[in-house]
Amino acid sequence: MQHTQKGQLFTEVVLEIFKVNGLLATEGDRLTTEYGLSSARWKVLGALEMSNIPLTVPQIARVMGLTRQAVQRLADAMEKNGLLVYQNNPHHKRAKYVVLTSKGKEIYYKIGEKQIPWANQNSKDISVDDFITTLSVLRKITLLL
Amino acid sequence: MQHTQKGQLFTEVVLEIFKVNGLLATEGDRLTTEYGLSSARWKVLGALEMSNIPLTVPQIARVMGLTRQAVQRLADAMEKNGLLVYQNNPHHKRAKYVVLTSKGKEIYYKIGEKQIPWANQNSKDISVDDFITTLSVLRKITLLL
DNA sequence: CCAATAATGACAATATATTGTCAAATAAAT
DNA sequence: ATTTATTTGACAATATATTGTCATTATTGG
Repeated sequence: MQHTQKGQLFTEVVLEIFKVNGLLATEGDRLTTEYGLSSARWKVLGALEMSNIPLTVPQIARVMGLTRQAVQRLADAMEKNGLLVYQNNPHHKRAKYVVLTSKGKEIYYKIGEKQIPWANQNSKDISVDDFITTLSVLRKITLLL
Repeated sequence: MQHTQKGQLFTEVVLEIFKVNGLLATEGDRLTTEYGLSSARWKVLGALEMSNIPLTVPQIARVMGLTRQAVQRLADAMEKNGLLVYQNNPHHKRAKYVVLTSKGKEIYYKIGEKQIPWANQNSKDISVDDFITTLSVLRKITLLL
């Protein structure tokens, strides 16, 4: 069996995603290490900060594309560091709400002060249309998996 | 400081890459587990199979966007499994060539028999142009990092 | 309501990947 | 040529993430 043209392009996109993921994680570590964080933990902060409603560990995992166990481990570590707390969830005895502390919010804000200029700078040579197309393709792929 | 429009889109693309990376790795594990492999080890096979010239461990790492230590670990494990061998490199006493064995090639071929129809199927609802745009954006991001 | 199914937290084992260090080999600079 | 810087392999420590299992809680179907 042979790749179709689109199958070939899909595969190339997949390989490039693998590659850029590693490079971005390293860059994220670099942006966050000053505050004792990492890419992984920073993404948890982001998921909580972005959400309008309080989230449980499995809900964060679904947003991030990780397993609930991976997020549980990160969240437990971040609770120890005082970045978040578990709050009673009236709708569920076991699945507590994960809530940012003021320390968690403050650190997320400070990382933003480094991440925002980084993102603004790195996006300069790519057009809005190309970003929108890329986002749409990545989201279509997400839905397939 | 605020995100520019493109900075905001860039950040959304980055988050979607993180998410789809995890989902794709899981899918890659599913495709390869039948042959005792994983996404990570399959990618090493692919890097070797795709290259015209023999590669060393650090060269594979650069292609994959990983550290040389990560690839060294994978390659050592795969050597034990008989998927590849280290060959003397006349140009370098320490950095040996990593070469696929016939077993390694055979398994790569068999995984292709599952991956190719999977890629062909999953790429159906995305246009060639959109794939090309996405690939170009991902490669531009790679070059920034 | 009740039985079957799914989701969740806790825990453990394993795989993946980065960071750091050191000595040896290579490449670059002068 | 000789010094200097970089690359590489080996090894260890740590962080990240998946898979698997079990008991408990929630949800769904009847």
